[in-house]
Amino acid sequence: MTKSAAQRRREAREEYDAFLAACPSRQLLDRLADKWVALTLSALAGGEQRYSELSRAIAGVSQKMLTQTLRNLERDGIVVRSITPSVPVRVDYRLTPLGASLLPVVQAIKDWAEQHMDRVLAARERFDARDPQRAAS
Amino acid sequence: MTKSAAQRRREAREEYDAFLAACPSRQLLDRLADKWVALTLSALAGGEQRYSELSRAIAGVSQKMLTQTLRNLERDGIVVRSITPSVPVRVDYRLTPLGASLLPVVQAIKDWAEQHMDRVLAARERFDARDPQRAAS
DNA sequence: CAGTATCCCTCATGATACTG
DNA sequence: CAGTATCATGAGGGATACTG
Repeated sequence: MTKSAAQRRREAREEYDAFLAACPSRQLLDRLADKWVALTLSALAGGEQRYSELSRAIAGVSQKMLTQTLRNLERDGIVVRSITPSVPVRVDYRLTPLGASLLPVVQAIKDWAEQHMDRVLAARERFDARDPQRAAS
Repeated sequence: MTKSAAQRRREAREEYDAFLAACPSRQLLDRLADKWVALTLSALAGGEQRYSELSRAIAGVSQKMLTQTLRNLERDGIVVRSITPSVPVRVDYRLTPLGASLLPVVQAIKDWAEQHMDRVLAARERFDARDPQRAAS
């Protein structure tokens, strides 16, 4: 008898715990909770994209960070890289099913930031006015 | 005539765009897409927690990072700090309504990492076996 | 207890230059 | 076009010591 998806999920939830410093999921959390990951996956939401398209969509990302981010995501099974050996070469990236399951999660952070920016800015002003000393970055 | 919440949200979605390097939401995304933010808010999911309770719950966090994270979250209106002037002093943190709306979003990343750790580890092994050269961190 | 203040150093990131 | 390689910088983050 095979285990249900819900069963496996429950077990995994017990097996890994990001609250523990040494748990592998802590490192994975650190990799996924990243600005470039959120933007890269969001850019891939519409479907396959070329390297240059991603580079343009994600304003301000350096070649190094984009490549590094994509390489890590590829290694973790979240995106797939496909090469068309034309001249010049063409490289496309797309989400795997695993990546598709992660997309809504990281996109939600990006969306939350965009949608609540005003309230956060207002909160910062109140904080800085009330307590100028503790106001940091 | 006042605008509906949905209207305001739609406008905000157009007003801020984290794909743009100079947009304030890009910086906010950078602050929120953070390991310590995800763990701190997750720890506050159960309700008000003392500083020392948070410190214990989030294994491996330094005083500096915990304090810094809490201060930024407080400034952004995501958590509230309340002091009980006893001896010794007691400080509690809890989510604001704004923070409560962010909680599921960041908790989802932590949960995803815990629940898909096995698949990610398997993907890494496949990648490293297939292509040892490109295998990085 | 709940921080603040320093020192210090690694590593993440950006800029630049080069290549199949 | 889609990277790789190298260098340089500075901010992130840990360790330690001190305080109301």
